[in-house]
Amino acid sequence: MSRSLQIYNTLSRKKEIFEPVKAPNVGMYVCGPTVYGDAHLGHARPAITFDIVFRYLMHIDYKVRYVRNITDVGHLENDADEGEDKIAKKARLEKLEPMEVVKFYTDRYHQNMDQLNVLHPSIEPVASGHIIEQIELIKSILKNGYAYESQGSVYFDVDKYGHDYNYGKLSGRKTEDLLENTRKLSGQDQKKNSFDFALWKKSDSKHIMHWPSPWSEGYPAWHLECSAMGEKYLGDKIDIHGGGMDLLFPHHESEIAQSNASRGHDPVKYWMHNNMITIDGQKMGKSLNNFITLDEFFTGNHDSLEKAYGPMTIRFFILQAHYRSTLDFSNEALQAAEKGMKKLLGIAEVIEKLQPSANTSVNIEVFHDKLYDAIDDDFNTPIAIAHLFDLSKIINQVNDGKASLTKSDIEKIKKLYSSFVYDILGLKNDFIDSKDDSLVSELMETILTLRRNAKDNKDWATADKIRDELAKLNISVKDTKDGADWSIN
RNA sequence: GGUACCGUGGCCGAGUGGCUAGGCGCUGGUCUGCAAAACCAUGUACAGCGGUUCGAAUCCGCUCGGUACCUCCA
Repeated sequence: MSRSLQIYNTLSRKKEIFEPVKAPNVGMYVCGPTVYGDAHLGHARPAITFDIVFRYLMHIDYKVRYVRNITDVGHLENDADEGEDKIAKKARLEKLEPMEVVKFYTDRYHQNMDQLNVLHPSIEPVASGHIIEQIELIKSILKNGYAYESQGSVYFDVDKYGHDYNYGKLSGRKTEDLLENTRKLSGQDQKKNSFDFALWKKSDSKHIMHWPSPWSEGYPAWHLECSAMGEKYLGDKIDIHGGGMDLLFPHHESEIAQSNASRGHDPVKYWMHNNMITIDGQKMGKSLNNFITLDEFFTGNHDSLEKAYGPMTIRFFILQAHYRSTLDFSNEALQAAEKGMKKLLGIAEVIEKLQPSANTSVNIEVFHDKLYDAIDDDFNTPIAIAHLFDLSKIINQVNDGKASLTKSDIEKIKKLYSSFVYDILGLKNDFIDSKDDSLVSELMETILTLRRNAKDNKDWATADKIRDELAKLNISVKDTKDGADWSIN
């Protein structure tokens, strides 16, 4: 396949042709969740965005190693908590062992990701399992003179680094500006400059999770784990590093600095950042306390939700916007997405029923290129979905006898549809599963036969009664020329 | 304050110089016992003002409005 995939690289702020460092192998690292609470809609976005990247790279025959970490060390909370880490705090609040909290939320995160049909990464390293690697990384940064020890903690010397490298190249920041915009944070007095960031923090008595190190009994600081684990599993030049835009600065900027300070070169070729999900125009996030968890969406159990929205509705909703745009949540938008998704997925059944003709009356060849071009253009899933709707229209027309397709063209469409809808976009029909239940199917057949009889006798009251009662059970009955069809909503 | 980004028809959301994005909704029609689905038809939208250009939603400037990051965050 000689297509050319273009990826928007945050580093250059433009689209670049994707060329892996060592084709056909591709290394991809994505910042995963800190497991101290249920995953919310915001977590679904990077997971799904990079799931598409993962799926597509594999689809075009790259050998992909996808690493997505779990942050379980916890990191400093905001000012009010004075150094207590998130997971320790949660553990104290819930009277649990820290690792119990980690396990609980990791499992729940996995469950949510499975529901969203997000493929498992190749490796899912945990920060607490890589303390040694992180300590080694600090040692090498210290050895190269880009860090200093202060009262048992180790800080990155941004000023020193800035003389040899460009701190701010990813986020477009200048160290001079950073100096002027300092906020008062605890531990500032230990640092040479306010913009220096911690590599290792000495733990205080309140801190539950800590490990021995050459400098103190303490814990690794938050930018370090991604550098250490990324390098361990993907080498010192990673093809794609992804994450939310909110991680751009300081997290990813600091990762670049750490790699340069230890290895002398940038760690990543293509930086990709997904945009935020907003609610009422504002970012949905933990700190704003305006988030809705994925479980709440799936159950509808939240004041802002008019109804439950299934995992595929959430997935489709996210894919209908480009990953670099903000996406605004609303019930109206979700319900529109749900209808659109059902329509698109329902087409699979129509394709199966198509009757081949001797000739083809519509141009279907263009769809192959249009669909691949859309994804090749920085993973433009909304455009791909628009083309799939166009394709659906043709399929319906053929089904209605208003257009025709040959047997081989039907096969081509089936393959194209399956590649894009199932393999690349990762959608699946999760609302007709119970149709596979043979007992249900036979019961439905019996009921619909009774209704058929009523209709033959022009007993519309009984026929409508059956349809209405089934509707109450969320089963919709549609009369077609080949008899009644049913589906579960 | 610094640095980015955004403002598209009723809603969501693509598009970045000339060619109908798409979805949902609304309205009318075909079909149907009635519905539903499907199909057909239907919206001269691009925050405002000025400029560049044969031509701008798309480039430039200003104004207004909004967001994100600068502190844990997806």
